[in-house]
Amino acid sequence: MNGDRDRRSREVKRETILEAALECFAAFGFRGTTVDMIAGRAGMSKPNLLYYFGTKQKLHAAVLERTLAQWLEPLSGMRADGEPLAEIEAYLERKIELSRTRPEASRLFATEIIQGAPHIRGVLQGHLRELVEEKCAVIQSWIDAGKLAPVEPLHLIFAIWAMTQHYADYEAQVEALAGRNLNDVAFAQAARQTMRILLIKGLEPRDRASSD
Amino acid sequence: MNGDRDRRSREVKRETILEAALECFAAFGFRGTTVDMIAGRAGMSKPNLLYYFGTKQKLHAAVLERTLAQWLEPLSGMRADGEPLAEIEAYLERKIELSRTRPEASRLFATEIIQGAPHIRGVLQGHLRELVEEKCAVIQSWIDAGKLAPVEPLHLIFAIWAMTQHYADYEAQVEALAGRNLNDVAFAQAARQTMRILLIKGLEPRDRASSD
Amino acid sequence: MNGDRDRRSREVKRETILEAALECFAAFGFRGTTVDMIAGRAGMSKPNLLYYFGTKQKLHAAVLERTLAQWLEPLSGMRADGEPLAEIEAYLERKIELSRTRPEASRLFATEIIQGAPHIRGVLQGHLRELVEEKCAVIQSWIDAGKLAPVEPLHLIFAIWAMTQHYADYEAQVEALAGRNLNDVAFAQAARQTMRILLIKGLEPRDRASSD
Amino acid sequence: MNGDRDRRSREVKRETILEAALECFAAFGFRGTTVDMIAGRAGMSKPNLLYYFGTKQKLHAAVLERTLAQWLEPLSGMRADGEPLAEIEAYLERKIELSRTRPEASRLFATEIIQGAPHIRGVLQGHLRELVEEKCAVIQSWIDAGKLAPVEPLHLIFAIWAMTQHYADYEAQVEALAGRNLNDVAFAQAARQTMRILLIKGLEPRDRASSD
DNA sequence: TATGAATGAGCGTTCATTCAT
DNA sequence: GATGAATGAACGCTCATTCAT
Repeated sequence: MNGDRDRRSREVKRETILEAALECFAAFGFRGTTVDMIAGRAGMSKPNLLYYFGTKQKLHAAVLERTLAQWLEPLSGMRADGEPLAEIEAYLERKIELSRTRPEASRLFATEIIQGAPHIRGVLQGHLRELVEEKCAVIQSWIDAGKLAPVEPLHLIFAIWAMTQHYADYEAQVEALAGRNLNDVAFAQAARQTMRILLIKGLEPRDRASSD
Repeated sequence: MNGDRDRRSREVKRETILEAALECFAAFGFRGTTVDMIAGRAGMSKPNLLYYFGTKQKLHAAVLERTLAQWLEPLSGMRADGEPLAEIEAYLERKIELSRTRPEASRLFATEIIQGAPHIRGVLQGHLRELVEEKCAVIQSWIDAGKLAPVEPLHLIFAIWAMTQHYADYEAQVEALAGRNLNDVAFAQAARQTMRILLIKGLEPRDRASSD
Repeated sequence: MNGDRDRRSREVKRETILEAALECFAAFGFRGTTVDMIAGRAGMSKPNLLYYFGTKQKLHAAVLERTLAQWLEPLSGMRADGEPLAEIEAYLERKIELSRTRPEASRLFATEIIQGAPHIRGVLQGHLRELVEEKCAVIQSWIDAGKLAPVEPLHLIFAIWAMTQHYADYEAQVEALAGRNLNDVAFAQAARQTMRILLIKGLEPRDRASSD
Repeated sequence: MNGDRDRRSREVKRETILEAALECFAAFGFRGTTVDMIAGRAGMSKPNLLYYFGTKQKLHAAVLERTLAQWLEPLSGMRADGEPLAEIEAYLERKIELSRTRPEASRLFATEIIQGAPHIRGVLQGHLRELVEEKCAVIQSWIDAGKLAPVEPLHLIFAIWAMTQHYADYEAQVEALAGRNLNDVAFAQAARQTMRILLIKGLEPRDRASSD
């Protein structure tokens, strides 16, 4: 019983730290973040935090790893047997939603990749690459079947990533230029609608437009 | 003559420093960059570098200011009296080209904005906002004239920024996934082509499609 | 119990630092003193010292504040209802004693004031000035009552300060010229005797001299 | 002719530097003064200044040496064959005048001596000590002749130094407390008068007072 | 002589990490 | 587990001094 409580308390504490660390690393990068900053946000002392994760490096690695799963999920969900445009639209929706609810996750990877991806190169060249290649094949099959305009699948994925993550990564600029918050419903709706038009209309196969 | 040589040498040195600083600030942000790092890259000692720019802050400001002009140029060039889709395509080309030739410029602002834009908030809310509002009005007039699909101009601009800057900001990821360099001609051509389809096809007005 | 020991140890350490800092600031002033110097004298590392006082500035302020009380005490003790010459003599004694036992305190303020009093200007124009004005009024009342020679009270105070503090501030010179240490009893006695003659005999009212 | 002009110009420049250096060293001490500070005040570049004096240390030594002569002059002028009280009063006047016209000289030595006189220990134990011993003998002879109250000559000299130099060394405090500038004529007059009363009245031999 | 340019040493301060309790 | 205390290694910056011209 006691062991259970201890184990659970330990896990809760680790979660608290990871969440605080994510916010800091996403906002200030690895070097720009101090352990004190995270400890303060997590409501504990610096040595205590390090007791749980050993070093700042290891904490950073843990944050990256933990966030990675959330990160890959939307793409994993794209099904080969679905209706192409509907699948893409659904993927777009999932990415938009993730950018809205977990912008720090997006910023965390943005920061990491801008710096040359020193900590996740392996993932990029391994797991992610496999996943992306798999989905590119799916998209290519859709194109070959005449159900999508003939774009390069990899660049299509990049475009979806770029447009959706932009609202998370460039949040400060978006809000400065729009004069509103990303959670403003009308604003978010306009963003979603614009992305949908570009993607769905842009991807419609020519003959389908005339055949409709 | 001598004075000339001195002045030129001074200017060359300042350029060297600014270029080295751009690369560092782009990758690691203000806090993550050390003066030593820049000095090493520029091939000089730390105090010597500070002899030219006074403080790290001032150097950072100089880099931002210098890069800002390049940064705004492509959008500034969009003409209200041009043919809408051609103007947008030309703008897209300029952005793509800039991302390829000056990816650090893109990353510099990416890093800065991800961190909350602490040093350029003024620019975002001032000069940039005015420019963007002006161009949004232009795009809106095109839409109102039935020459573009009814998207929200601001979000259209975001989409163009996002897609083009993605290749600069996420270069490490793009290369890891594509297995090629951004300067690979075929690769760049496929990227350009995909963006063009999404944008141009996505923006074509419905009636035009039928009237063609 | 443990908390008590900790608290005491912390206080002891702060005292050690303050004492070391007093000696350094007294000799070299704020700019002339390095944190390393103080840390070395206090037997600890530079960051550890700053752990207790935050910054050099704050440490300096703490030293000044702590010393100020000792500094003002002798003058504060001069009573309006006492016998004038006896009060002045007693004040003289207190100042002499302080100069002998806490010469660094005197030197601390000497250094600070010589440099233009940048850190204690407020005290000089506030608390100290009030105290001095109050005591000047007392002395003036004694003069008006014919109990002291008609000197300017403010300058009388300056004279007492000057003569007594001289032995602390110019200690190196005094010892070089006298060939003895300030704690040499006969030497200190001669100093005291000379100051007493100048002050007490110099301040005796004329009529009292003739009435004797 | 040209050589003459050069030599003179060189001398003028050295004087300019020495004067600027005196002001700085007096105000901020050796460590608190920067070569840039002096160069700026002297209207020349840092390397040029060092061309004339080699190092900051040597410049400091030169300033001390140059100022020493002015410094000893007043005491040197006290004549054994004069009327005792008149000689002392004249000495007092010379010291007062010097403190008023060259307060930096006083502060320069004050700073040096407070720090333990590291640069002028030799002078204190040599030339100055001889001079002081000579004058102490003169004062003692006056006392032995019954022409002065029986004070200790060395301490009398200290008292005179202390009172007069106080107005130079503690100028910032004096002005803060008096609310006036040292050059205010009435204020200077009151200072002088108070010092005269303490010294002259304090030193008058007892029997003289009754014989008057 | 005179000065821009350059630098090693050092300064006050921060920070990730370790130690002791 | 948890935390005050401690520190070596850096960091941004200053400064006396030197170099090149």
